[in-house]
Amino acid sequence: MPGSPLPAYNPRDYPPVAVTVDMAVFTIHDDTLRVLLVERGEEPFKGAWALPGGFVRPDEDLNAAAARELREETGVTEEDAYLEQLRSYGSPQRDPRMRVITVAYWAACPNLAPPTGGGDAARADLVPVSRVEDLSIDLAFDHTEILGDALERLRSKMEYTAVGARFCRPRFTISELRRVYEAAWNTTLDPGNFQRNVRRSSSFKKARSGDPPRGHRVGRPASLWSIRGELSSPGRPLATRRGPRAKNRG
Amino acid sequence: MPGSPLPAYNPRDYPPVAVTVDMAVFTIHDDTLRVLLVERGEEPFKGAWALPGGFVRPDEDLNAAAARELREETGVTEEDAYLEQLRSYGSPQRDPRMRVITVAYWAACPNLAPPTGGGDAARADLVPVSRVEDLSIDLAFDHTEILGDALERLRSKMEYTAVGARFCRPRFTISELRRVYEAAWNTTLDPGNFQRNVRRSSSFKKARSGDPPRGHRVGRPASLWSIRGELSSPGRPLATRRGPRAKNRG
DNA sequence: CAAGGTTATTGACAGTGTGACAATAAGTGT
DNA sequence: ACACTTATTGTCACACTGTCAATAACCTTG
Repeated sequence: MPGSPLPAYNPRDYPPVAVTVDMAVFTIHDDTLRVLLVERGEEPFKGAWALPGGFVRPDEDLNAAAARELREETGVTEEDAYLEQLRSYGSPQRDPRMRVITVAYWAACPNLAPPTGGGDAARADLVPVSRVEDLSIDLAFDHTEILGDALERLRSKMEYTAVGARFCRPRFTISELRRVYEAAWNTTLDPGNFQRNVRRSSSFKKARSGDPPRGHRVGRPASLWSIRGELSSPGRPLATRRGPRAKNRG
Repeated sequence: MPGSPLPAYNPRDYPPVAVTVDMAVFTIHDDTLRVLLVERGEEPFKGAWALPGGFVRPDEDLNAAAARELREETGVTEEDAYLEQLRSYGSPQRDPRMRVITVAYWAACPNLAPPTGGGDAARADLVPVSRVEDLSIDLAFDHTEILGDALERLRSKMEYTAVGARFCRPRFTISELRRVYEAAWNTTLDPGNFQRNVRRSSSFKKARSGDPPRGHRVGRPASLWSIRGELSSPGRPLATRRGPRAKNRG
């Protein structure tokens, strides 16, 4: 670092601006891709659904702020979820109170439990993303746009990385993983082909043994798999994107 | 908009933070992928190379700030270049003077002219990205990381969109486009295959006529092409990524 | 003008990946 | 043992890719 004196900025020289993080926390529940939304308790947009978020603290890294928000809102730690910055939104009018620039993040959480609506202050819920995509629900601020971008990134990333597995527990069956992909695009995938793609991908490895998958106890037991190393590209897509509702095959 | 009074934020309640945009402006010059860098004129990092950038103005959209910086630094307007937000960087120590959160953008410019080192205040230059990638040049602040991320995004986007054509003039030959891709990965592509991929892609269309390409006047004249519509995915990659320096084929 | 050189464009072909779908395996419940 | 369900493995036609050859169209030179 050079030794000359630093010409310190005078913060008063620059207009006040607040920096926040907003989170699109995704999970699969009831075979449906859902996002965590909170109900706003005050103006503006009082009563409307919004992405959870909060201010970035003075000495806090952006990623740390996002991880903290994730933990505060869901109890999920950074290790248990996949967390990635999306991009920033800073339209001058996006918050009527003052200039707020928000850094959006998205997260993939394994089977998040629906928030118990119990006597808590803020109401929160896991809402199917389709309800926002078809505009049945209108989010506060520019959060509809943010969520749309987050969904686009999530789906794109699911195509060419193993991130879909972060919706599952550490050990998962190929069918569980397939159901994640089916939920993400609301479609149906061929079990045989999906199996082949996972087996050929270098991003997954068969687990030594492990607990048998619980739940359905019908049909041939499936073997367990896990992610190999970090989320690198599996070479070719696990599943090519398909049209919306092709759940019916001849 | 709800009618209740807004609980106005008190800017003094939140720590001072500055928001800037930093730009990775790419272009192809001498068949080499280059990035525009400026020499810092003051501390910190005085004398070091840095990405051009500046403060976001009070009532300025982030994209507008990036477009303004691009214009100020290169004279190129938003229409002539491809401009996209990358992500934000906000480590608390990234600028020793105060908390600065920067929103990084990257741009693809058609044959940008090398800045004339003439008596201008700040020195600027089009530096081959390889010089930064191989760490021959160390950038100020966290700009090496930003540029690395921008390069990753640029190359990734070039694989599955027609963004590479934004390095060319509006009408271009397939060879010109191929040379862009060859420069981006410092590799060699088979002309026949590349031709086939472009012709099959729905992202390009043959131009009616147009000026014959200037420059080399040797060999069979090439037909001119242009981008069809916006930059959507061309279906399959124009060129799959290859190893660094495979320029020699038996 | 014909020959030779250079780039553009089109074809031919083998190898590989993909989607559709059939067949087999290995459990559960009756 | 039989019926049913899910997992896993195979088959096969077809599309896509990379390699490499052939042709086209222009420029320069003798």
